[in-house]
Amino acid sequence: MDFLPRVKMADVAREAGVSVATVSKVVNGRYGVAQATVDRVQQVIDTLGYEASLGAQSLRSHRTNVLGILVAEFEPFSTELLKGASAAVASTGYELLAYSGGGRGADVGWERRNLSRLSGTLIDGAILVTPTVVETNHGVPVVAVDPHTGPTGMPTVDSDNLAGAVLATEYLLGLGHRSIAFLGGRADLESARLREEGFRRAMASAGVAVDEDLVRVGGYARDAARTPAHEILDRPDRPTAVFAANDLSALGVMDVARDLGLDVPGDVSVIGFDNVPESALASPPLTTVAQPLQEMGAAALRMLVQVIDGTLDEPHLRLPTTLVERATCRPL
Amino acid sequence: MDFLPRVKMADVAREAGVSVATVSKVVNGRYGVAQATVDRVQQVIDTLGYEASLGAQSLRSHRTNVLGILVAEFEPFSTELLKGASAAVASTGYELLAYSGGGRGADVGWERRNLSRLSGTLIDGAILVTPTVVETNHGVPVVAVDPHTGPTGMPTVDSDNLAGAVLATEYLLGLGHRSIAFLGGRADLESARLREEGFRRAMASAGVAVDEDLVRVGGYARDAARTPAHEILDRPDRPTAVFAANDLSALGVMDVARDLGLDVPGDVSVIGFDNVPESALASPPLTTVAQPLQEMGAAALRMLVQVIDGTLDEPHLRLPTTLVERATCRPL
DNA sequence: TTGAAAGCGCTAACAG
DNA sequence: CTGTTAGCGCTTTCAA
Repeated sequence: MDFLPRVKMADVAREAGVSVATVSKVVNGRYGVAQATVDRVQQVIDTLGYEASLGAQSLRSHRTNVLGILVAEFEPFSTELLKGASAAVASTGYELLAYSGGGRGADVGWERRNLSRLSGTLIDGAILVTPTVVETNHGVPVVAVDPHTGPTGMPTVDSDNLAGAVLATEYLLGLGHRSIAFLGGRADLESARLREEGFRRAMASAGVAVDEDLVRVGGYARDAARTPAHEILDRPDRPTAVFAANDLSALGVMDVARDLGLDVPGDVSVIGFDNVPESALASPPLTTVAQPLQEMGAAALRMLVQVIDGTLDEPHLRLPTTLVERATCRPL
Repeated sequence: MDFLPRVKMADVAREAGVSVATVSKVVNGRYGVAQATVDRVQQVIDTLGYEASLGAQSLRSHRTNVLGILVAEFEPFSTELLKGASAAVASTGYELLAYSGGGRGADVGWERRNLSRLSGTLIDGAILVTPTVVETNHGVPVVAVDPHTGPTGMPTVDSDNLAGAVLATEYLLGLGHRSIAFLGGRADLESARLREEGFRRAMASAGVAVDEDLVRVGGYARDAARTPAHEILDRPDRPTAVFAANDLSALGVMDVARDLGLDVPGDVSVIGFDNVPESALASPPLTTVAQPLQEMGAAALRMLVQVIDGTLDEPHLRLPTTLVERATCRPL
């Protein structure tokens, strides 16, 4: 199976009987080309179906009209942001390029690697989704969404993790729960830290002591949550509720509960965080704290355009979180 | 706000006291470089944080180890495929680049345009999501997912639209519905055609006549579905059920029903097609026919790798559809 | 109004 | 083992 070679500018030039320089001017709408020539070249472009190579074009011009959104992986969280960014890009005249480093996003610093590969050429700016390392100067306009280390010098958008965690905890408390486990994310993540802090604050406000044995680390991943979930649920003095610091680990908790023959919410209530679409698909549907993910993606895109235009005024945007009641929590 | 210039190969070369050619060899692991030199160059690369420019690299080498997935827009359907492709790419050593032409994907032939921009350079192959035009030779290895014109010369993956539509219709029939409206997609789309055919076949098998006045075109978009939905629902002899040819238009039907003060499923049952996550988030949650979207994305990616390796045996993959009962249909 | 020529950052012969 | 050289496809002075 072999392929037709790509139509390149030289092909158009030859066919139209002009130089590549002239074709380039026509393609880019530069002045100083006779109308007759423009028409003829355009005609050839259309029949041949020529389209400039993004690689070559950007290598030379350093302006591509393409915005990048760099993710570790395309999973529910990042794809929600992508939907929002995609909706917002429509009115800007930019195109969107989403890049994931082959699922090897686990390593710290993946965002710097991918950014280096694309910036300077290819993209005019980038949205970094949950970057692990914060460097203020990446050599290209950048805005970070939900950075692992919290807002810093670079423009960021995130949601109110602290208030959301308080919301979730107070909800459980209001339902009559007192023995509540907290399954956190990684300690080095700002969002994880804030969610745990919110949990502790709400508990303290209610005068309920936190059982440190019921505070575990789940790592934000469905599978990684299994072991700590087991430790929490497989014991005589099992808690009546679990607050998992993100939806994926909440789903992991539900997996373990099922394995243990425990009913959710009959035997144990579970609440998550994020409100990724998958949480609604779980059975029973997961009660959770929603981050407005699509809005966050759209906001990040708008901010990026402002950074590029040099018109960004407010470098940190924090969106509110809300409680979404579904079916995994019950009153005691 | 100004930015540090990108670190380029020449910087590494200067710092390490070698030529760029040597750096290139080190970066690409070519033989014929003294171990001491390799170490020294690598050291400089690490401290400077050098990463090859994808644009420049691919322009020259015509091999990038990057696979493209081209979509009209990042919406629920394409992002589900993206999740599947992302999961499948992890084991291949490739990286994934998703490209959307700035939301202007509405125009016919967007996929050719975007493909031309990326192929030849940048990507080694591409997955085309719901391409509008089918050309067998795109100048680069390609596999199409759910092409608008049905399987052709190029490798494709789709789902069994016909059987799925039969499933949905029989389900409604089994619930006792006889007056069933069909809100189709665009007539020029293969999937839309097959879904309508499935509807008609199932109706015929059951000996129920299709009321042609209740067969409308919804265009697969939530907003576009409103007008035809109105025409279907706002009439004295309103049907008892609506089969919308995709979830988004089913959601549009539900919007209109709500506006009309109609209860779903009390006054009218609704069933969709696709099972995008959004369907579960609707209230009430939408009963629909599921396409295994993530599997389709994963399968497309595996097929693409096979096309590149020249080991593709079966060029058309059709995955099964299944009924997902939720809360928008009730027995009569 | 047009084209020749230089060069973006990189790789791939080929010499040395 | 290392460096020189010649482009990849395009844009951009600058002359003609």
